[in-house]
Amino acid sequence: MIPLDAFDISILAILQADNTTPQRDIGEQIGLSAPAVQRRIKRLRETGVIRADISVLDPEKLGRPITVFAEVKMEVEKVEIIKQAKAIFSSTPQVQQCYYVTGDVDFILILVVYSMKEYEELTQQLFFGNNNVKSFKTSIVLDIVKAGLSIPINKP
Amino acid sequence: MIPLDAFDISILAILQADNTTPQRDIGEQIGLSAPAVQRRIKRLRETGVIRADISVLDPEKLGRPITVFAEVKMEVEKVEIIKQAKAIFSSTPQVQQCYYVTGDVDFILILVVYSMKEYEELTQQLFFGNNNVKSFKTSIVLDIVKAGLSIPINKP
DNA sequence: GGCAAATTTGCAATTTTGTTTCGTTGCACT
DNA sequence: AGTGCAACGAAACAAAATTGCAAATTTGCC
Repeated sequence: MIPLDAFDISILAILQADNTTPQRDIGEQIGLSAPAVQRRIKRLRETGVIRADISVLDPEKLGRPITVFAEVKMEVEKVEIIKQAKAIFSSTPQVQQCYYVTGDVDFILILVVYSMKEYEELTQQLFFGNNNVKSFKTSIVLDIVKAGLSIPINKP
Repeated sequence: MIPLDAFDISILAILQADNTTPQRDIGEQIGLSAPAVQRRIKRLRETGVIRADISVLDPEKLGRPITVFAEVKMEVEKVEIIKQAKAIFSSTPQVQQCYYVTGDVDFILILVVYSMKEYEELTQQLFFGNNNVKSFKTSIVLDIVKAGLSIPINKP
């Protein structure tokens, strides 16, 4: 477990909202010098607390892709089967998100495709083409009301 | 609709994987000068194609928050009711993602909480406390197999 | 096809930002 | 008190982003 003090928490809160914020500005906001901030950010990256730095794109502006939500049930819940499924889902670019969950389904996926044809091919490849998949159910996303990866940072 | 040429597409692909990539490197990769890249990025931001630039944090390293998946069904699908629900979900920090979908449920949510107590309070506030919510079902996420916001960029 | 207007580019100079160095301070442990 | 460690800030430095400008490319229109 990496120890995080109040400064780290503040830095993380700022960066997960906008990682183009200059280190000087961050320093000013939290009361630290730019180098101190820089060293902390470096450590946060090295230790994996900051996992990635990315631009978030607007799907609407990129050819209006279709977001699809899928629930998947596996035939058997053998470790090896699950592991294999995870690997397949992870490596598929159209799979934007994949969660392994409790309850009556095993996986929850968020898919992004550009056409129904691509959607069909994808379901064929991921679900029908996989004997370990017992059943699946999909829903079309009508509206992405909110989509982020922000983690609430003020623990109660 | 904002016209995007091959250069823009390449730039977006790079930035959505790593937005700390120096503009000079981007230019080298795609065959453009740094200023040209910079001007394009600026325009992409201004036009909203790039919606945000963020650091992605590792939940595991931040006090092991619990990710919860929730399906919500509304009493009636009146526009006003839906609109209101969207507003509530959007403004709740623990709601990391919210999708309005077709099918037998109306909303799909991904929640992030730090304790079962917080989870209980949240369901009370969001679901039990809202008369327009007919029913809801939640699952605990055992493993975040893949979580990103990347949009596949090579259109078929 | 050819021409003019508008865009977009690359280069060079400037500014801003990020990084390294170095000396100092606070603190736990002997 | 003395030592070692960790983190800090100020200043110097390196790297990257941004701007101004002239040349080149593209676009729209005869």
